[in-house]
Amino acid sequence: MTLTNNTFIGEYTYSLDSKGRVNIPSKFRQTLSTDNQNTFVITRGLDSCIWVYPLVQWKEIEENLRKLSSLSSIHRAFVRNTARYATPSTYDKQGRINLTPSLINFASLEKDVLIIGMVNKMEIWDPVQLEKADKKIENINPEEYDALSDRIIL
Amino acid sequence: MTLTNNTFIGEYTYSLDSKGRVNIPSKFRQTLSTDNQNTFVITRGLDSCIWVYPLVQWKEIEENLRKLSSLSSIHRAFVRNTARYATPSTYDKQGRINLTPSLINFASLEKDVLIIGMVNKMEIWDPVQLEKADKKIENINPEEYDALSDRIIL
DNA sequence: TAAGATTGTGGGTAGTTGTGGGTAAAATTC
DNA sequence: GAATTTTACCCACAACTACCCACAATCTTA
Repeated sequence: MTLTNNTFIGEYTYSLDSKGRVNIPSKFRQTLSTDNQNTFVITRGLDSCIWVYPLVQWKEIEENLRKLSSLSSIHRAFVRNTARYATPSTYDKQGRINLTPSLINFASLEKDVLIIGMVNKMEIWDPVQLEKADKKIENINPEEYDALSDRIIL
Repeated sequence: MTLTNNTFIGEYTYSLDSKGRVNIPSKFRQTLSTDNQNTFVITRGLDSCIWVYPLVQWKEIEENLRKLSSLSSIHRAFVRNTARYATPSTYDKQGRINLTPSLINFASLEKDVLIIGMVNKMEIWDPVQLEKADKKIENINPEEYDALSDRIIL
């Protein structure tokens, strides 16, 4: 049995080099379907991390953005804020993608980075930032968490 | 599946030169289909920025305008305001288009400009104007914005 | 355990990209 | 129709990027 395509789970440690490159875990690359053309789309996450979508996944988002009319100012703002920070990035022969200085800065990345599989996308974190985010969640009212249990069976 | 043609995402900084020229990001030029004949149509945006459509995309808009009846005064006004400020602009060997003084003035462009991919078109902004626009959106009732997030899964 | 394959990281180089300015053709003005 | 301004096209160069190769560390397999 093979795993579903374009699906990412697990956590990996990598290093960001002086040129702004990070390795994509080889396991993640292997799960990619060929129609991704070795390309991801990287963008700002809603937490202080970088979101990395396989191209195919991103295109779905794009299609939905296309349907929004620019006559509505809310729609314009939404498209702008979603598209603005996104960049396509093809990985090289060694399996690395380029991060932009702007995104590196946004996620406060230093040398060591964590790559986390988020099923349909991955996240790139600075270890310190992730720990902070984890702590915040601990303080959350557990009711919200419980609400999820209705929707997901573990 | 290949990369979608005539699709623009990301944010880039360029400079407007003394002759009123701005570079179009090379990534954007590469995504253009040949039937655009290296030509864009530039016009006033609904925010204080310049909208830049690939020729093919603009033609679609024209087709839609054609369908609006001139019996309705709203329609007449809409067609007039849309057509009025539009100018075709072909980029040179270095990938630059000419902006008209009128549009430069409308968008309050100085030396540094931001080019933002808006999926089906791009926007050219003065950094200060964009920041103002961003602030306005923050103050908006977030309900409408959230409603969009439900329709588009990131 | 040893040999081979795969994976992660560093760096060099050729080609591309962004920006300024020059010149000749075209348009405009007087 | 000549003079002046404007526009389109070309060249040059510095900065940057994509691509390639190298090698060490790790994992796989016989």
